[in-house]
Amino acid sequence: MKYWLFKSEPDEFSIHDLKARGKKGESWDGVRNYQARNFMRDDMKKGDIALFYHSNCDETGIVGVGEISRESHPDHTAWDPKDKHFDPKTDKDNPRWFMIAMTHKETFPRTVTLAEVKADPKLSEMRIAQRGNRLSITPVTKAEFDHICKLAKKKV
DNA sequence: GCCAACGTTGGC
DNA sequence: GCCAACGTTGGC
Repeated sequence: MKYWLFKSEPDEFSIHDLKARGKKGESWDGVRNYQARNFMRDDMKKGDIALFYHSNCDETGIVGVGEISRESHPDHTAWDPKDKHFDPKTDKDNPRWFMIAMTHKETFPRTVTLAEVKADPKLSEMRIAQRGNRLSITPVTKAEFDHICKLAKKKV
């Protein structure tokens, strides 16, 4: 089992929205970055764990945990001319973009902020702690995952 | 709202 | 294949 971190802008889709989806979960469509796609298509398995990160908001940081509930399959929004993420260069015989689905597992009692992640030697290797990183899906180690869960439950 | 960093595009 | 220009991300 692997661990991942997914960024999402809470104005678009938050951990609370994920929880509201219940067992149906949410399709992670619209990813149009090759590195992020490769992680989903090649490395992600059902049952993998996802840290949920809120970006572009008042309190940026890790807010909870999800689980990969469906392995990668073609992202149909790439073929929909009306969709925001339409890609005219991909065709149905040779899908270019893929998505997974995730379900909600847990909302942390508090946010583990980006500032904390950057300041913690155990977490400072994480991609999100590095300057200029824009990748929306990144791998996380078990040690990092465990440490973040511990921090999330610690009173500050 | 600003702007640094990054990925992608396209001219050559 | 190089690289400048452009668009986007995302912290601050």
